[in-house]
Parts: sequence; C-alpha cells; structure tokens
Amino acid sequence: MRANAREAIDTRERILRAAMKVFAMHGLFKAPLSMVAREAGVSKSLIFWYYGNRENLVREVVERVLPLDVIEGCVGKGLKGRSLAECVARRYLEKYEDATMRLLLLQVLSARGLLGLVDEAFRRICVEMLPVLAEGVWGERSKENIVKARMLFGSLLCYTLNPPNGIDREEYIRIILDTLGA
Amino acid sequence: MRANAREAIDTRERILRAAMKVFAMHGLFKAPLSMVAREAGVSKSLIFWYYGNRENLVREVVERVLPLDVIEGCVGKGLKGRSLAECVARRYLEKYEDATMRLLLLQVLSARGLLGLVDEAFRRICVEMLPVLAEGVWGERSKENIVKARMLFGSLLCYTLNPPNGIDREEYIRIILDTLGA
Amino acid sequence: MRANAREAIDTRERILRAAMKVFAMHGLFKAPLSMVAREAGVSKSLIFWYYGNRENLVREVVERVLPLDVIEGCVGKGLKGRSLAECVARRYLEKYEDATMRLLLLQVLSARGLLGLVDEAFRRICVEMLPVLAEGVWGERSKENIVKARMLFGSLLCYTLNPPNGIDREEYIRIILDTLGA
Amino acid sequence: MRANAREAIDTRERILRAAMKVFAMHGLFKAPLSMVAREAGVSKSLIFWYYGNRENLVREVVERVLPLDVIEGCVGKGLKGRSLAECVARRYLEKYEDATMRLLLLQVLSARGLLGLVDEAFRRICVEMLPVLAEGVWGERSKENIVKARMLFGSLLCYTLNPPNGIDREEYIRIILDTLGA
DNA sequence: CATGAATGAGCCTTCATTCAT
DNA sequence: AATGAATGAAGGCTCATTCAT
Repeated sequence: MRANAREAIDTRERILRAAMKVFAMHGLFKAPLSMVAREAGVSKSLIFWYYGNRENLVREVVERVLPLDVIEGCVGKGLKGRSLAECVARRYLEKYEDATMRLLLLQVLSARGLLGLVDEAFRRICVEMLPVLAEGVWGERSKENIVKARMLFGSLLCYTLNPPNGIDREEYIRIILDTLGA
Repeated sequence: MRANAREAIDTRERILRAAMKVFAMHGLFKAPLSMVAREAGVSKSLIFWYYGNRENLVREVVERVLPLDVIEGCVGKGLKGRSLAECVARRYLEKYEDATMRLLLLQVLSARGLLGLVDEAFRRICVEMLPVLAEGVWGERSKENIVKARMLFGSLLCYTLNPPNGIDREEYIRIILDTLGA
Repeated sequence: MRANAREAIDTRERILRAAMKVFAMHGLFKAPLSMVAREAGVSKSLIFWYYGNRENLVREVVERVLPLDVIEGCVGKGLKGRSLAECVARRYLEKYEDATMRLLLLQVLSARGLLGLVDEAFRRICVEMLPVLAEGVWGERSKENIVKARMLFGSLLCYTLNPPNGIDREEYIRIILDTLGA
Repeated sequence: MRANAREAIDTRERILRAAMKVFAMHGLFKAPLSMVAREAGVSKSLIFWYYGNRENLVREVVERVLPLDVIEGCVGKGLKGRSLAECVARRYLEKYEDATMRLLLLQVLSARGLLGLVDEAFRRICVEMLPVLAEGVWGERSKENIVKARMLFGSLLCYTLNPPNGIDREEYIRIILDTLGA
C-alpha cells in the first residue's frame, strides 16, 4: 500500500519531469502528450489519470517554472540592501541553472495572454514585488529605484536567456549589483 | 497591371499583418492559419499562394520581429559612447512600442530551439554584437562592460515585457543609461 | 461553378444518407463517424467541413426522421373525420416504409432526454397535436377521443416497430380506423 | 458469512440498479461504466468482478426491462377475453410506472439489431405471443384480431412513451379495452 | 470483495496542405 | 489571384478492460 502510494507519487512526478523536458524543447502548446508519455515511459492515458487534461499538466509545469517563489522567498526573509538583491539574484540564477528550466522559463513567459496563471504572475511581480524590492534594496520606492529593480530583473533574465561563457555566476552577480549600486 | 501588382503586395502584406496580430495573441505555433485568414479577410488557400507553407509565413513574421535591425542599425552608424547606447535603447523601445510587437517578441524568443532563425539571431546578438556594443559604448571589451551591455538589453527587454506605467520612455532610457554609466 | 455547387450539395446529401444508414444500424451515439465517412465514400474530415461537428449531423438526421411533418402536414390541410386519420396513417406508414427509417425512428425516440430536439418533438406531438387530432377526427376533445388519438399513434408505431407480414399497409389502416370508429 | 453473502447480493443488485438509472438517462451504449460505478458508490473494477464485462451488465438490465414476463405471465394464467387483455394492460403499465423503467424500455427497444436478446424478444412477442393473445382475447386468430392485439400493444407503448396527464391508468385501460371491443 | 493504477483501442476534432476551377 | 472542396496526419481525450495488491 505504502509502496504503492510512493510509486504513484513517483509516477506522477516522473510525468511532470518528462513534461518539463518536452515542453522546454517543443513549446508548452506544440508538444504532444504522446511525447511526454514516451519520455516518462508511461502510456498516454496515464497522464490523464493523474492530470485530468493537458491544461492541468501545463499549469503544474508553469507553477514550477515561474520565479515567484524566488522573489517572495527573499522578500519574506526580511533581508535589506545588498543582501536582498544578492538573495534574489543568486536564487534566481540557481533556479534556472538547468538548461531545461531556462528554456521553460521562456516558454512560460511567452504564454502570457494564453494562461491566466502567467498573467497573474506578471502582475504580481511587476506591480507588487518590484516596488517592494526597490524599497528593500535601495531604501525608498522612488521612480529611479523601481527602474533599477527592473534592471536587476532584466539582467537576470538576460543571463538565463543565454548564459555568457567566460563569466561565472558569482562574478556576474557582483558586477550587476555593483553597477546598480546595491 | 500596376494597380494589380500593388494590390497583390497589399494582400501579401495584409496577410503578414494579420499573422503578426494572430500569432502575437495565440502563439507562433498554436494559432491556426484559418484564424490568420479570417483576420486578413482572405481565404486560407491564399496564404499558401503567397507564402507556400506555414513555416515561411512564420519565418517572415519572425524576421520582422527580431531586434537585429535595431542593434546593427545603430552600430552601423558609427556612433560611440552614450549616443550609441541611446540609439539602441530608443530604437528598441520604438520598435516594440506596439503591444502586438511586444507580445510577438516574446513568442519569437520562446521559439528558440524550434526555429533556426531565432537561434542564429541569439548567437548574433549575444556573441557578436554584445562585445561590439560594449566596446562602442564603454571603450573596451572588458568582462564588466560586456555584462553592462547585457544589462542594457535586459533592461530594455524587461520594459517590453511589461511597460511600467508612470514612467515614460525617455525617462526610462535616461535612468538606465545613467545607472550603467554610459 | 454551378456544377460545383450542385456537387457540393450532392456530397452533403450523400453524407446525410450515409449517416442515416449507419445510425440506423449502430445507434445515434454509438456509430463512429469514420463509418459514416466510409459509407459515404468521403474522408472523415469532410463531414466536419459540411456539418461542423457530430452533433449537427445527428440533429439533421433527427429532423428528417421525426414524424412532425406527417402530422402537421395532414392537420394543416384542413381535413376532418376519417380522411384526417387516414391521411396521418398513410403518410406515416409511407414515411417509415423503408427499414432504415424504421430503425432510425426508434433510435431517435430513444434519444429523449439526450437531444432537446426530440424532447421538443414529443411535447409538440403529445401535448399539442394529439388534442387537435382528436377533435379533427372524432369531433371533440374529450378524454376518450384523446385516448383514441393515442391509440392511433401507438398502432402506427407498433406497425413500424415490426411490420406484420401477411397484412398489407392499406388493410392495416382500414382495420385500425374501423376499430377506432374514425 | 451469511451477512457477507447478503451484502454481496446487495452490492450486485446496487450496481444493477445504478446501471438501470444511468442507462435510462444516458443510453444503453453511451453511458460509461464509470458513471454507473459512481452512482452505485463502488469502484469501476467491482463492476467487472460481478459482471465480467459491460455486455453482461447491459444484458441483465435488458432482461429486466423487456416486457416478456408481463405477456407470458398473463397468458400462462389461462385467462380469456377481457380479463386477459386487462391483465396484460395492467401489468404492463405497472411495470413501466417508474420513469426510469419507461426511458429504459425505449433504450432497449432501440437496441434492436445490436442486441440479439432484443431481436429475440421482438420475435417472441410479435410472432408468437400476438396470435396467442388475439385468440385468447377475441376468440380467433383472424387478421383483424391480430391487428387489434397490435393496437393493444401500441396503445400501451404510447402510454409509456409519454404518460398522459389528466387520465389515470385505470381509465386509460378501460377506454382502450372498450374501443378494442375486448 | 474491493480498489487504484495502468493500458490500448478508438473516437471526435483540428489543421496544414492540395487541387480543381 | 482567389476560392471552396477535399484529404491525411495527428492530437486530446474517453472508456472498457486488466492487474497487482
């Protein structure tokens, strides 16, 4: 029984991982579930047993990929100043260290307007978190600081779009934080 | 005859515009050509008459959306220092002023790995243009300056992802250039 | 062009006929469209070109099979007494002379509760037409006459359920009308 | 043990009842077993434990719904004349008093050609029982009397198709028997 | 007895593409 | 240049059925 339950969880997870891999390479909407099934080593039907329909599977993938947890995690820890910026940067880059996650992030971002989940995440990040971050890092919610917070995100996004070779993560973080005066 | 030729061009262009609109909202791969046809007010078959197949249509859309022209245009003008950075920033933001173009940019970026065209553009921008830009704006191709060039791009991308309200384009440009020491 | 239009109508009709045949034998809900397509000698997709979806095709079949036209046709002609009853009986039996139509009638009747169209037809026949028929044939809308009208329908339905051998249509009609005192 | 056995019977019966309910509303072929399972409050697999496969379950439902027992029961009692007709009518209407049974009867009738069981029942009723009934009620197997026997069935069927409101069962029986001269 | 997990077959539907006109 | 008609491939999903526990 317990073994069964554990196996079931494993299977569910295995499907999700397969979906992430396949969606990363073929797009959230273009990748057929048959491909996911093959990658997970299960039958197509089993995906429906666990996720009900394609949309639910996509949603779970999207939830894992969105960077909300990164930002909220750091802000929630009550950090201030450079430590806060550093926390966000490091966790962000760690989260998207894996090539699959990087590709997936792009796929998810491009699903704006198609997935309510993504729209909502955009709102949360751009409208809610940015000012909080600006205040936390640079002391006040001025226009300039909000732009700087955006620059921070943009710089991180740009890193994940195409990680530069010859510059390691920590160095990259140091340079952008220095440049942004954090 | 000439009127005919002009009309033909118009039709071709009308289809492309329709495709951009539809692809922006429904994704480069998910949007059916029937939708493009309806939006353009022509029959589905006519799309094939002008573009041969779906892939070609997508390719033309992608070409219009990629920001290569912006960067190469500014670099090609022989500008240096802040003027160069300003040129890139302003043209970039102008190009993606329209909401359709902004959504489309995301769709195109997410097509990496699926469209050779996009892969190639990534390479051109990240590997070739970034160092050129770094040198052009800050004087030398040091690691730091290349990171700054990335930060410039990231900041611009972040603007197009979700244009901040309350901050106009020129102000945004000024702040990021000041911050980047351009 | 005109030839084309005619051909298209023919194709549409051919599909409908095929559907009637296939639905009659395999049930309105069980028969796969692939079977209809094969019977009609067209591709499955073409069914969707003409009918949009399965439901629409079913609906058109149902409309052809329901006996509303028979009853309304006779009542609409202003007939009275035995002529009216005879009209209904004869047209009804003619309509369902064909074995396909007879099977189909059953399938359609059994779709009550599943197809609004059928529910509505039941209402029209049982609630609206029965009293009209009772009055038209026997002079007044008394309980007895309404039951007789039902008996007329029931007798006809019973004929189509399983046409008796050894008794031809006209004789059957004569006997039931005599028995019902029409 | 005995309690167990009784429970098992109960479960089997509960499944059958659930099937009748679900099949009545969704059709003998369209209703999924998962629906039956949910209605019965058991797992889908248990249906297979008791019935082996879908077909068997359908068959048991059909057997309960067919009116063979009604006719054979009355004929077997050796009744004659109006009493015989009355017996058939009353038992028939009692059997299909419940809305579920009425809908189910239709579903079963429409399964002709799909279920050997139903075909066989049709034959038994129309070919074997009808003449017997004609002779039992009206004295001889003449054409006219056989048609009258059909009219009796048809009238009853018509009642179950859509029970008239304002006319109770006994009255309905009286009128049709009077009209048929039974 | 009873269930959850797993599968394969098959269905409806969509869509890019082609062809005749 | 333009369209409607037609097709084949493939995808999402449902469902009966099986199996291990």
